Amino acid sequence: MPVVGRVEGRYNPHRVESSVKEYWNRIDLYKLVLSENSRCENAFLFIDGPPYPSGDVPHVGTAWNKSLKDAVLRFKRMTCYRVFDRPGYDCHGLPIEVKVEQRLGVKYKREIEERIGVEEFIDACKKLVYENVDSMTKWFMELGVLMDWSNPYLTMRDEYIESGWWLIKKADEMGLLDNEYRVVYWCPRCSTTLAEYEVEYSEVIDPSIYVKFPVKGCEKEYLVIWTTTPWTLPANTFIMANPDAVYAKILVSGEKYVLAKERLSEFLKETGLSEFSVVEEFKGRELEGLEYQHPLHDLIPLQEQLSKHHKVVLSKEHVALTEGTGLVHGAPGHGFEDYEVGLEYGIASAASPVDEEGRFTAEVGAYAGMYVREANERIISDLESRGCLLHKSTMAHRYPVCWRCKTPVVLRATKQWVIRVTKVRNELIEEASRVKWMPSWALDRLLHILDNLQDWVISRQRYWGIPLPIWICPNGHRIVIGDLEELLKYSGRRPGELHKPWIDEITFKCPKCNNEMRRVPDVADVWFDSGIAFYAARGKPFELKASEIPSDFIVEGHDQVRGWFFSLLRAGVIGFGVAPYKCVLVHGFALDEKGREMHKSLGNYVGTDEAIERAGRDPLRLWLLQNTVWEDLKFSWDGINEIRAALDVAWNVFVFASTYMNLDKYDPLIHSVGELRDHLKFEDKWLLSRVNKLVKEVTSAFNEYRVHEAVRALKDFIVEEVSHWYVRFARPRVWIEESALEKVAAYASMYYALKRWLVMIAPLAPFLAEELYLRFVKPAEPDLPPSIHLLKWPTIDENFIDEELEESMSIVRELASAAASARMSAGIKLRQPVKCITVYTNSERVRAALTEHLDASLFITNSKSLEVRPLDEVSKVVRYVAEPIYSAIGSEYRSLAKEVMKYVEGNAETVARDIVTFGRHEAEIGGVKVAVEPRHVNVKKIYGNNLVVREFKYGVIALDTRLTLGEVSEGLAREIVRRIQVMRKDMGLSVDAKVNVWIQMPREAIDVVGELKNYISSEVRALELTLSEEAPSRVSSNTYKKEWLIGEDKVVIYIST
RNA sequence: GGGCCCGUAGCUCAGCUUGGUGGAGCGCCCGGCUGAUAACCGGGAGGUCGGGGGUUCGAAUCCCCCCGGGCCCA
Repeated sequence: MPVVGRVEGRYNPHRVESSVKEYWNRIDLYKLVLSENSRCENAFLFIDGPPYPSGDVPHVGTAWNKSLKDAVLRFKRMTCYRVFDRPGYDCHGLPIEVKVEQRLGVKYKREIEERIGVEEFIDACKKLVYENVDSMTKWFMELGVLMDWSNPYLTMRDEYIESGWWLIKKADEMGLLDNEYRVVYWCPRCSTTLAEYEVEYSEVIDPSIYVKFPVKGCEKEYLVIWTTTPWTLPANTFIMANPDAVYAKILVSGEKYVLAKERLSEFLKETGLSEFSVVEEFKGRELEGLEYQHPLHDLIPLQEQLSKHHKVVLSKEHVALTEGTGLVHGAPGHGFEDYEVGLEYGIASAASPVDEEGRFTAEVGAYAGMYVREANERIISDLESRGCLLHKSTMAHRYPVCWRCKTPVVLRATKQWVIRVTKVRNELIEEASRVKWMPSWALDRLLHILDNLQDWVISRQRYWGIPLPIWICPNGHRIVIGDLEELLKYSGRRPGELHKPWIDEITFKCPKCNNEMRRVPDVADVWFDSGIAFYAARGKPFELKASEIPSDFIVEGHDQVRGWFFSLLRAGVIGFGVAPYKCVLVHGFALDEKGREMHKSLGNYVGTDEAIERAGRDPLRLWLLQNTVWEDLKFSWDGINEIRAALDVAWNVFVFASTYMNLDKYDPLIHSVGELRDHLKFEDKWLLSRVNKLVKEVTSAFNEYRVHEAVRALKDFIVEEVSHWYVRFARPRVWIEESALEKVAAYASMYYALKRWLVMIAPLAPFLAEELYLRFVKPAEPDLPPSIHLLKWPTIDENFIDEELEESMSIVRELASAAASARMSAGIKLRQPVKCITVYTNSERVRAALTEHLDASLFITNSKSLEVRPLDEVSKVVRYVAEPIYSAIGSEYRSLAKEVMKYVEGNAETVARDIVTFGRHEAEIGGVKVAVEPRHVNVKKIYGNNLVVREFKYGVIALDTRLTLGEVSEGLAREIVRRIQVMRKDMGLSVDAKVNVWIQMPREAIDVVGELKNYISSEVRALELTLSEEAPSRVSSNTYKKEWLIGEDKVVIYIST
C-alpha cells in the first residue's frame, strides 16, 4: 500500500541539488518535459535575449535574468503551453575582438591585416566565443535553467548571418538603405566608428582657448570663439551665432572684439582683460553672413577650399550662452550639430581631414601626419605667433572615450551605411505603443528615444561581425544580396564561410556595366545582430508570416530599452511591419551591497560560480527572484541567508508532516480532504482556504510576470501560515495514538496544502521542489510522473475559500498574541494552563468568532475558559492613576507648583481619567485656572487583583492569574511529560517506542500530579508508570536515570525499555 | 545638461495606483519551548517615511523644487 514518504535530516542545498541534478540527467528531464508539452494546444513564443559571451562565468545579474526566464517558462509549461525556449548568444563585435587582440598582442588595428592575418584573427574570435559559450552554458545548466541547451542560436553561424542579410536587402528594397556622410564617434585606437552606447564619458584635461577670427574688411576687428578642441580648427568652416542673443562689440587696447553680451563678464574674468568699452550692441541675427578669415589659412591648404564658407551662420538650438563666447567655431566634419547647421546652409561638404588612426591628412599641410591631440600644442602656438590667441588655459571636463580601450574619441565625418528608420518613425511609435510594457515606464523611455530618433548606422569598420551583403562596382552600381543562394546565382561561387575574409573573395561582374563588383569591407554593428533574433533564432525569415512574428514575451534589464528592445523594434518594423514582441518585462541591475556597479577591479564582483558555491542554487534563485523585478538589486549574503532560513523552515515542515504521516501509513489517495470533509477542524478549513487563496495569488502574479510577488507569497505561506501557525494546532493531533479521524483530517489537510505549495514553488526552486516531491509525494502517489516538473499547475478550489473563517482565525491569532503578552508580564509560562481569559469587546464579529471557535481559542491560549464581555466593563477591572512629574510641574507653575502637585496626588484617578479621555484635566487651584496636561503626569494603569490586562486589536483582554489545584497539577504534569520526552530523545528511541517509567518525587508533588498519571502515561507512551517517594529497588542496566529540578521539587526520572 | 527608476526601523524591503492612527523579515534585548531540535515560539526596543514647499479637514501616498544612488542618453 502506498504511503507518504519520509523527509529526514536537515536541509542541505548542495546535497539536494547534486542528487537532483544527477536524477534529471538519468531520466533526461528536458526530453520528458518536451514530450509532455508537445501535446499542448497553445504555443508560448519566448525569445531569449542573447548574453554577450565575453567571459566564462556569468555575472549574478545574468543569473537573475536567466532565473526569471526559467521561472516564467516553467510556469507556462505547467499551465500547458508549448514553449519556444531556444537560448542564444550574441557572438560578434568589438568586445570579442578586443579580447582576441589582447591574446594576440595586437596594439593597432592595422596589425591584424599586416601581421596576424584576418583568417587567423577570425578563427581566434570563433575559438574564444566557443570557449565562453560552453562555459556559460554549463553555469546556466547548473542554475537549473531548463532550456534547449543542445541547440542555442549563435549569431556567428552562417544561417544567422544569412538572416541578417535578408533584412538588409529588405531595407534596400524599401529604399531605406543608404551610404552617406555621417559624423560618427571614432576610436583612433580601434580604428572604427563607435555607436553612442559604445562610448562612455570620463574626465579629460584639454586646452581651453579663446581665438580671434579677423573680420574681413574691418581692420583690427575680430570674432572671438572659445574651444577645447584646437585640433578641429583646421577644419573650421563657419562660425555660429545665436540669432536672438544680444552681441556686443567691445574695444580693448585698439582692437574690437565681437561676442555675446551675456558672456562678456565671464570672458573678461577668464582672459584677465579689464580696460574695455562697449562700442556697439546688436542682435545675433545681424551677424549673419559676416565674412571672416581663418587665422591659420596660410598653413592649411584645405582652408583654401573652405574659405568660400567662412561666414557667420545662425543657430538657435546649438549656440548656448552658458559657456564660451556665444560665437561657436563650426566644423561640420567634427561635430554632429555643426554638420546639421552646415546642411541647413547648403554646405554638404564636411571636411574631416583626420585618418582612421586619428592623424591629420595631407590636406592640412603643416600638421599632416600628427596625431590630432598631439597637434593641439602646435596649433595653439601657431595661433599665438599670428596674434590670434587671446587666452589659453586648460580645463578638466567630461569627454567621450571608447568604452573598451578608454581612448578619447574623435568625431569624424565618414561614409557609413545607414538604415533610414526616421522614415518609419510613426510606425515605430505606433507599434511600440501596442506592446504591453512591464512596468509601463519602459514605454515612456522608448518613446523618448523615438522622439529623438536618428537613422540607424549599421556599418562598422572591423572584422568580427556580419559582413554587409553589399557589392558595388567602380561605377557605383550596387547589389544587396539576401542569402547564400542569391550570392551563388551572381557569382557561381560558395565562400568557405560567410565571415571575412572568405566572403571578400567573392566578386562578380556588374549586371549593368560588366565591371567587377566587390563587397564593401564593412561589417554590421552587433546590435543589428541581436535585433534580428526574433526571427533569426527561429529559422528562415521568408518562411515566417507576419502574424507569426511577435513573440509572446521577452525579458531583459532596463538598459535594453535602448539596446535590444529598440533594435528588435526597428528590425521588426523594417522586416515585417510589426513590433516583434507582445509583452516586455524589464528587470533591474544587480549591484553590490552599497548599490554600486559590480566590477572585478573594485573587488565587489560576485560571479554566479561563487554565489552557487556559497549559497546553493535554490537559495540563490529565490533570493534573486524575490527582488521586485524591475528594481535594482543590492547583492547581500545576509539576504540570501534569510531566504535560506525560510527554506530550512519549509524543509522542517515537511520533516514534521512526513514523519507522522509515514508512521501512521497515511495514504492520501484514500483519505483525501474531500473524503474527510465532515471531520475537518477549524484550523484545517482555514489552511485549505489559505492555500487556495495562495494558488489564486501566485497564479495571477505569474500570469502578470510579477515573479517577486509569487516568491514572497509562497515564502510567507510556508513560514507564517504553515510553520508558525498551523503546525501548532496540528502537533497534538498527530500525537494521538489510535487512528482517529481528527488526526487523519490533519494529515489530509497538510498533504493537500504542502503538495500544492511544492508544485507552485517548483518553477522557482526547482531542485528543492523535486527532492521533496520525490521523497514525500511520489511514494504516496506512484502513478504521478517521475518529476514534479511534469505536473500541471494547481487549480483553485473555490469551495475551500472561506473569507469569514479566515477572519475568525485572524481574530484568534490576535487573541493568542495578546494572551502571550499578558502571560509574559504575569510570569506564567505557556505550558501552565490558566483558569480564565476575559475578552472585552464591542464587536459582534469578535464575539462570534471566539465563541464559535472556542476550542481553538482555549487551546492556543492554554486556558480553561474564555469569556467575552462588552468593552465598557473594562472599567470594572482597570483604574487609571496619575502621578505628578515634579520637574515638569515645578518649572511651569513655580510658586503654585506645590499646590498643583498636591492636587494631582489628591485627585489621582479623576485627573488620570480626564487625561486618558480628553487629553487634559482642568481645575481651579489656589484661585487660578490650571490645565494639567499629559506632560505633567505619568498615567499608570492599575488592574484588579490577580488580573493582567492587555489592549489588543479588537479590544482588551484580561488574564486571571489565580491558579487552582487542577491547573497546577496539569502544569506540573506537562513539566514532567516534557522532561521524559527529552530523555526519550536522549535515549535515541523511535517516536512510537514503548517505555517503563519510574518517577521519584516529594509526597506533595505526587499528591498534586497523581490524578494525571494516565495522562502522563499516554503522552510518553509508558506501559508502566510509577510515582513514588522512593527510588526503584532494582535498576536494570538499560535504565536511563536523570535528576531534574521542577520548581522547588527535586524529581528523579528512570526510564527503561 | 536631459529622460526614466529608486530613497520608509541598524540591514533588506512591503505599503504609494485609489490620501484616513506607518508594516514584515533579519539583527538586537528579554523570555519561553524541547517528539521539526546545530531547530522552533512569544514579547520588547527601534522610524522628523531623503530634505523643503504646496494641495487637503487630513500626505509615506497627490503636485512642485532640491539632495543622494542607479540606468539610458547628451
